[in-house]
Amino acid sequence: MSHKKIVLLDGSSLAFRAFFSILDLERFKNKDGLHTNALFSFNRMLENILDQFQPTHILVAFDQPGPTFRTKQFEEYKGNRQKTPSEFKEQLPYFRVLLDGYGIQYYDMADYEADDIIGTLSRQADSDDEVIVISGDKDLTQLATDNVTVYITRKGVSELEAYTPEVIREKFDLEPLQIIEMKGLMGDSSDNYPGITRIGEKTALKLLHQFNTVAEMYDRLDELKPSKMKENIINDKANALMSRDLAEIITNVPLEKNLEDIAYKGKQTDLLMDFYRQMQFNSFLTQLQAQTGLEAEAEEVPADLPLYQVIEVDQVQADHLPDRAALYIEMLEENYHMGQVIGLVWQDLDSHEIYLADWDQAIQSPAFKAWLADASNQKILFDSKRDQVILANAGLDLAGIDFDIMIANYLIDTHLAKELADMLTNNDMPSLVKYDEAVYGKGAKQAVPDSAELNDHLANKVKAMGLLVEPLTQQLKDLHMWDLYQTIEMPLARVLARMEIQGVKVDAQILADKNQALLERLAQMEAEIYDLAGEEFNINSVKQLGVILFEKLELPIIKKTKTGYSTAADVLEKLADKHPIIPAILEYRQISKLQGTYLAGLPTYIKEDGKIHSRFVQTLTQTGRLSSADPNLQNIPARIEEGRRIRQAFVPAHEGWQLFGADYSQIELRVLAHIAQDQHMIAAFKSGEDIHEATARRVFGLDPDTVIDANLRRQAKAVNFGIVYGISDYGLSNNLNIPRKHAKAFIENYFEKYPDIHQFMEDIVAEAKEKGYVETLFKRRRYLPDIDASNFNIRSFAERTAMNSPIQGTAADIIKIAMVRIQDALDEKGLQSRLLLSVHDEVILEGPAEEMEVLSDLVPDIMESCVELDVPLKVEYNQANDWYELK
DNA sequence: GCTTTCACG
DNA sequence: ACGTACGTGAAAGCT
Repeated sequence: MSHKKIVLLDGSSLAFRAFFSILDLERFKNKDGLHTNALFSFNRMLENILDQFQPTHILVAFDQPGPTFRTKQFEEYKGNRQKTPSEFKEQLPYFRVLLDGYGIQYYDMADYEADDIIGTLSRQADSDDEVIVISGDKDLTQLATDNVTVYITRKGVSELEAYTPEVIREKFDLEPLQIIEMKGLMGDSSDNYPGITRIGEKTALKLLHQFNTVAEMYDRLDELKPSKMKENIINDKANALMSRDLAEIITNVPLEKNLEDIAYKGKQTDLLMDFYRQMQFNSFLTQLQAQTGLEAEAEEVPADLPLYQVIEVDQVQADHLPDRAALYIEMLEENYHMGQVIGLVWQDLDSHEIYLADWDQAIQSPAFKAWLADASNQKILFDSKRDQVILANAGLDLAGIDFDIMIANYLIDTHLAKELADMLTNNDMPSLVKYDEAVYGKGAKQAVPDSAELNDHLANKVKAMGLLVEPLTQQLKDLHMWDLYQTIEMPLARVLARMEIQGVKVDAQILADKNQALLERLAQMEAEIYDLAGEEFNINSVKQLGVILFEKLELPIIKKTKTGYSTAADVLEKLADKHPIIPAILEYRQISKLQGTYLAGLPTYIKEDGKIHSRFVQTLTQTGRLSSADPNLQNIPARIEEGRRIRQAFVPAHEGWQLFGADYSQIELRVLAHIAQDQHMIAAFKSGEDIHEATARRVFGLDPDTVIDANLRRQAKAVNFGIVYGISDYGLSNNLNIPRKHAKAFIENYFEKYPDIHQFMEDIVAEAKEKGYVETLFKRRRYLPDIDASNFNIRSFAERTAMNSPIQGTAADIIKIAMVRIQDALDEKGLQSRLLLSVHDEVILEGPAEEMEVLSDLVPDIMESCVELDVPLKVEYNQANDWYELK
């Protein structure tokens, strides 16, 4: 027999370590709600191990549940183990599926633990075989010999520490087998067996250096001088001998497997791909696909798929263009305002002919242009907003948008992955599309493949799109979201496309001037801070700043982050009077943020038309809000005057035009009052009084005509906010800077005065637990799989989310409806005015000054009346020459 | 790529 | 005992 390389893994120990090495239970979950963190980490570990050791033989040993010979010997053995988290337990069966995919044998055995299986196999190896034992449990180091190296995981599971006999000699001055004796003396708290009273590692080592083994120690007890320790040794003799036996790994278990049985077969690609798909391990799947090519994929495609015919066209002509098509435009850049089209493809959904066309040629083709713009030609699109923008930038109109795969997929479940490859898997369809990353690569290595591979990939995409329309439609209908999809999100996509294409005019000179001024101020402040610190350092480096503040200047440490000292603003504010450097840093941070993010950041997005074209991302947030990116125009400074002046740079597109802004007042609290049907809050809104003052009166039991001072109002406002966020005493105490008990009393009192709100909060959490999701007034769903988590923090977070999402989400529904109505009204009245921005509870338009009066009548009215609630919706509005002057 | 900080509603 | 207010995106430093 030739030289073998045998890897023996302690599966039970490693799986458990894997679970704790990635504790992001929110993210590591597949579409069935199964947690996957331990499987993911274990998979990564396997990859590393196979790569590092290149085994010829490999086995993963598991503990079997139930009693072992050790528990028979000592009933309490491992008796103190806390309950295994359910999030871990549910993953256990899948380790075997994973190992099947890897072609790795696994084994467990009644009465014995994984260590014993490993111990036995390690002794069956020939002396010229190399045996590698891997575990998270240091007890296994007793197995080390000249040809057995024991590796123990470190730092979660990312590093392996090698224990050879030499290492053990160096570390402890012990032979590997004496590890057993050491355990006998010390016991093991995690396995719950006792050692000798008051003997720890130090004393145990000393005794073993003198006596070698536990048995010998008791034989030669007279060599020990009388002492408390000696008494303990004598009293605990039974424990020591028993524990020594418990710690000893059995090396002659009657196994039904031998070394020949555990030869490594290599990955079973199909099985492993299926497993990755089921677990949604996209990166591993991509890797595997890249390693193995497409062949494995092709076999899986069942025969009942349509018969596709792929046609490459040089000149797009009318007979290439069907009545019903799935159309896809490929671009690698995420920011489609700036990107380069690399492919164009469509499928005739009746004949299943797939057309691949040259983009530059197609956009010149009159037939293609006419077809795109003709609403009677139905188009299935992947991301209709993106397509509209790309086509508009090429001067083409897009009409006849029949279906948007991305929006449908997002509404069905906001967590779902956004690639076609995933969508096929989620809908139990053949995986005929690769991941983009497998085709294009990522980061610096991203590139367009040769045209054969590109065309193949694109053709597969429109095949997938054709297959997905029906199941997605059906699910939207089943989940009662067809209305939301059809009457809110789809029309909104068109509105947003127009806003993005329109863009907002920005005066680059204003930004440049302010930038210059702030750069000069920053330089001055920098010098001042160096002076106060007594040395120069990088103020932007949290690490360096931490050293200056908390080590050199010895300021009190209020909060730590997982990497060091926290220097966040709320921490620094508490230190403000301790040292003059603190206010200086706070100011520096503020100015530096304005300068870096806005004054330096924004101009890079101004296009040749003098405008910024942000992207409003419609399929991202968990609540239904929009987000804004490249750049984010939803976080332009507003709260602090100096920052707010940056808005002066945002101006109307034309001379003689103005901006028009309209925002909902207290929309989230109004939504809450309506959903919770709280009569007190509804009455307050109906009366038109200031809601925070009304809250203060009610909560503090004051007369209706009492004047509420600013501080009282501020507290009531904070509580109102807290209610909307899914309140906790901890959060409120932090926000108001008051003791937690105080905050708790506050909340209890609030709930007493607003019992319907309290009832709603309890009901919505109960509903989330029962159904697994919450929904908005318009049936938008958010699944909350963590609502039953065993971890307090994770569960609490899900509970607060259950309270907040229907509120935030309904408010988002309402403004979306309003936007669609506003756009319709503008079109209908033939106004030149147009929507530019939407910032959660406000919209901004621009138009000729003459139209401002029309807008003042039209826009607030639409916003207030587009949805009928049991509380009035109130809108404030304004017109001005720049965004700063607006409201 | 991850972490921290900070801008917005 | 646990230790977070809800929802986002961008910049900068660090590894």
